[in-house]
Amino acid sequence: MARLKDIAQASQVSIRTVNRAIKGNGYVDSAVRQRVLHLAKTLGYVPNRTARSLSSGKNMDVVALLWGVDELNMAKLAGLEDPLRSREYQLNCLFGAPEYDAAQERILEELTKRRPAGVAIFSDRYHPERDRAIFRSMLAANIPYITVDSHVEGVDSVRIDRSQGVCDAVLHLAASGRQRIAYWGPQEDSTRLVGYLRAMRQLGRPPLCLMFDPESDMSLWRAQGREIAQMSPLPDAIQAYSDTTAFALLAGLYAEGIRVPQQIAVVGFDDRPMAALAWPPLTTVAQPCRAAGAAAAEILLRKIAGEPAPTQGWSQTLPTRLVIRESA
Amino acid sequence: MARLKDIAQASQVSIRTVNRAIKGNGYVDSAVRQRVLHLAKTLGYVPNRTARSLSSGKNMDVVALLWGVDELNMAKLAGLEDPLRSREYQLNCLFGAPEYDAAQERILEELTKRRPAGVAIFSDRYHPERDRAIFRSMLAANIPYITVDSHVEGVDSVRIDRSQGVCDAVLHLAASGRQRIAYWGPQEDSTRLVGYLRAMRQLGRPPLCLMFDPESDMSLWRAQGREIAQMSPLPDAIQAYSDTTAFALLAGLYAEGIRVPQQIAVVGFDDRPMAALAWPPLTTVAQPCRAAGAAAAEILLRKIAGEPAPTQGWSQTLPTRLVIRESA
DNA sequence: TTGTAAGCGTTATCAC
DNA sequence: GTGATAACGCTTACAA
Repeated sequence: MARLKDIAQASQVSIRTVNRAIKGNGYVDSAVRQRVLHLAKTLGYVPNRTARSLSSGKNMDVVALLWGVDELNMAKLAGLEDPLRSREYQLNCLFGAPEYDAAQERILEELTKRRPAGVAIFSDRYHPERDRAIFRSMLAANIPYITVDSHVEGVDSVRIDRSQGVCDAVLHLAASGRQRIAYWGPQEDSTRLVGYLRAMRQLGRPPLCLMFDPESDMSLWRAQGREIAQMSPLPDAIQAYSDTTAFALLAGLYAEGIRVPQQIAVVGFDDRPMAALAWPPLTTVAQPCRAAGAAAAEILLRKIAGEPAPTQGWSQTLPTRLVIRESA
Repeated sequence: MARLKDIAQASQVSIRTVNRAIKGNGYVDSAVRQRVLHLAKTLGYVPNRTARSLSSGKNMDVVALLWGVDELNMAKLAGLEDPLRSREYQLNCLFGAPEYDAAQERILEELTKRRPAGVAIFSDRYHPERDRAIFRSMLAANIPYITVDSHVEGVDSVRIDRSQGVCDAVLHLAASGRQRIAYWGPQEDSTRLVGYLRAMRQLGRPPLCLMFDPESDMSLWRAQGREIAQMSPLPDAIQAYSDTTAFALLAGLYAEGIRVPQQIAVVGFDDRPMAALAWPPLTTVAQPCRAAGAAAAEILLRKIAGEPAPTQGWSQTLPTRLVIRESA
């Protein structure tokens, strides 16, 4: 717990000189610098972050705003943390209460209390209005922010190119000889559907879209999987919305005795760890979670540093990766 | 950004009085208090955490030390955050690099830099030596700590009663009429095995333990699932080590044409979200993740407050919950 | 190249 | 009940 003062006394120079030597700011005689640095090390000097922040007026905390308790978010969070830490920032987490509709107020109150250098918002596509309200408040409060994977218009975000990912997967299905390739997802999310439609257009085939209610849950998904199994003619490939829904689909298909991939190929989306353990191992489109987190951190750091926005804006879009296993 | 000073000027009293009125510490004339509090509100006063920390000498940060990027850890993290936030603590995350063997040094360096009020360690049963080294350092540095779900001896931890969870599940299998109930897991982790053995003893039946190498991965698990499918006589129920391994087991069984639960019942462990989407939906033992996180936070807060350890020690053990679906 | 001294916004010790 | 005033450990004009 040695302080600058202690080193100053021990090395017979002023605090200011010790500070310069340690921060590497101004001019310091090299002999003096040596001595000071050596003493700092032997005395075990560790700068006091709190004092630094108070004095410099800079808070070195970045808040990550999270709703979903999800392994993908966890990977993004880990990706975010690394660049922040290496620039001396701390990442602190704030979990929104999903059941609490007025989360916006509580979150904003918490953010004004913390006065972070920046905020990374882990978006949740099921609550665009809430997200928009939070972005507005960030802008109003002039807090640098970045969102991870938000598709709300006009918001700075690290996006994942879901359209391209699905397009690639569908083209892979076609290349494997699949003829009747269907898309199965919720109606309101369009990014993946767009990729599917693009691929089908490219292939010169008519799209076959099977949609479900966004409010539906796993038991309904499975039931719909059974319905799909009874379609005639049967699709011979299905691009599912996510690994989760793909699992439900597989279950529904098995319940009807359909064999995957012999009768129907199935492709998921996300590449959750469990995807490799499905039966058959699920071919899926992998999200670059860690990379997305890291990219978000880099952008946020530049916004914090006050850099002007690039001409194309702060947002970035990252590519996905098709992971071919056995289901397609 | 109003400061104590601003309120003092506006309300014609000293800073000290404003401070007393706001913190509710000493005696303040109630009329004065009213006036001060009102002004604080209208001026939008928000206490400066940094200044508070520097002056009081108390850092209000708690570090969560994480290795695994896992949804269970994420849920535990969320559980941890809530009680901390409501007591004005901030939760900041530090991810250990799994590939970096000397993580211990880097982590310790980072912790001395941050000087947190306490540390919550998210254990990783695959690296007991590393964990032990970190615990030792926490003790040496006198940083209050709690581990979430560590089974290292002599370490304060919020534990999850895996033995009891597995025991319950096995008794459920027996109650459902299963005769030849096997346990399938890695050799080195004993907590679940202990529960299985206890249940079998209680049932007066000979145990049937199928073990695998802890270093084995999913493809080997699936292969072993196929071997199990060829056993004669076939077990009619298997308690798997985890949901993950249970998925691989299901895949292996299917590959050999075994029907679940008709021929073999399968029980998992963890109740990951995907468990409900397995085919058939996986009966499993649910870990109380959020509760474990919350309990860890409460213990940590008491250690930070300097409370003496309870006679039974700080560690707590939380019960699991059997989630019955269709696989058993 | 080095030193002095005034902050940063709180808390906390005394006197009054 | 209240008010000066000195910390807390660092940064940063401004001098020297």
